[in-house]
Amino acid sequence: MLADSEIEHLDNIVQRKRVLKKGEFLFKAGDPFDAIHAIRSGSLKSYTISSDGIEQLTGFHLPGEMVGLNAVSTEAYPSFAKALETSLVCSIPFDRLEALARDLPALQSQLFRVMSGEIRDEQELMMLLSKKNADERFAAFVMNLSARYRRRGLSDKEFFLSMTRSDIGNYLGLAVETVSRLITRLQKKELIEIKDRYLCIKDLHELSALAGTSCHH
Amino acid sequence: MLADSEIEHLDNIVQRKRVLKKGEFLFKAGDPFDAIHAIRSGSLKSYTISSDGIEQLTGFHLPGEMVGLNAVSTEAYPSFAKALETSLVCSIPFDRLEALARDLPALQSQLFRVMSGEIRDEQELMMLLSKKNADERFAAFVMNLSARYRRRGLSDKEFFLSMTRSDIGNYLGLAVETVSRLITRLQKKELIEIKDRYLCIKDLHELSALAGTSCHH
DNA sequence: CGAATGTTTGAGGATGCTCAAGGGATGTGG
DNA sequence: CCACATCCCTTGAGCATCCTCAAACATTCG
Repeated sequence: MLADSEIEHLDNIVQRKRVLKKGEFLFKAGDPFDAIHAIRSGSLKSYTISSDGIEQLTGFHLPGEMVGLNAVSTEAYPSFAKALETSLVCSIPFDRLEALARDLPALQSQLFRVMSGEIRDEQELMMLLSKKNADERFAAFVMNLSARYRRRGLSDKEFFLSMTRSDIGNYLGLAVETVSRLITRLQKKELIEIKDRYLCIKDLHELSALAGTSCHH
Repeated sequence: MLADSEIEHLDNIVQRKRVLKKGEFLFKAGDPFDAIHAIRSGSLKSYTISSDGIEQLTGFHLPGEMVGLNAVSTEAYPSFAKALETSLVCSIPFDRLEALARDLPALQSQLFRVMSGEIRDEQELMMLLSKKNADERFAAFVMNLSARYRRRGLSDKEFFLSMTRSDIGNYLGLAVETVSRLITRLQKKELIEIKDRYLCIKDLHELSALAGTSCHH
């Protein structure tokens, strides 16, 4: 945690708050890397474009989270970041953040921790992708969102899915049709309820069990 | 890159060089996190144990690479690190590294870059797992090792696979049998040649094309 | 209101897993 | 040094999961 005086320093270097409308880019792959970004409200997706021109989703970003940490060692952003809905974003020039981190041990420490945490989260996702079947993946995806909303003090049982079914499928390595069928099935089992894009978790315990690593049968 | 004087500082805080024999642990999940580690020679694997007791591989570590970066924000290591062969490892107490980074801007910067790079590498792996079929995964795996050896000035066309087929399958989300069949097939196509665990890339160009993101047919 | 985009459902098929078995390599204790 | 156990690798046959293709409906937006 940062002290008030430190947060004040941070506020000073926040370049600007920017509003992105749905579909607008925070940055594109190839844009020169200059800043990392904190989501204040709304949500974004990160993706790359493969050599055959297909969108490859790498992550969703919710309020309170950072975008651009994967670009620190590069000249240019390696991915696109696009708003899934109207979103408010704060950008922080990285060179200034780095300089400030030298003077504020707590900030340096915090940055290391945030980056380390991102590494860990991705390892978890990798296991999800390499070990779990479709149902488990989707359950884990929902539980992951739930936990992230809870961490920010928002409801962990009811929230809005700002991404399309197609985005979810792309992210989880599943076909859109499979995602749609999963949702139907989990609703029939009364684990969740989805009306349009509002998701309500009916049985958090059961869903968590499904998401938890389990054997293949 | 660090200046000589900076490297000297670093050398001073390297706790010790440790030799690990095949099968020995560098650390176990749950061990208190105190240091990150640099591989001097040999190789290690990282893995977690899922709730049902199954080993879940998260990465391989080659000479010149760092282990433990995913633990910076935690009290304890979240994974196991086990030597795949006799290996030499340098451990660096993290609190001292952090302190030193405050005084050596280049070191701080380097740490940010290494961590950011790890985030990026994992995103690439995620895409591999969610988008590619078995052949593409294995080709990408071999190309990845090849590039990492090249970066360290070692041969990128011939190297030793210190991990078992089972480890590879676990890592790539494939059954051992599938890995074995893949190897047989790629040898018949004369893209690679494997004698025991010595791998020789016969057609780097073709293998690279196979590894590169391509459509599902 | 039409066009584009997103969602759902069905039918058939391919990829990769499971199960099964055999051979080879490595290591340990007698 | 051999016998035995264990681990690793390979190959085959059958099958399940999830993808592809196809079509219809819903929703959003200009």
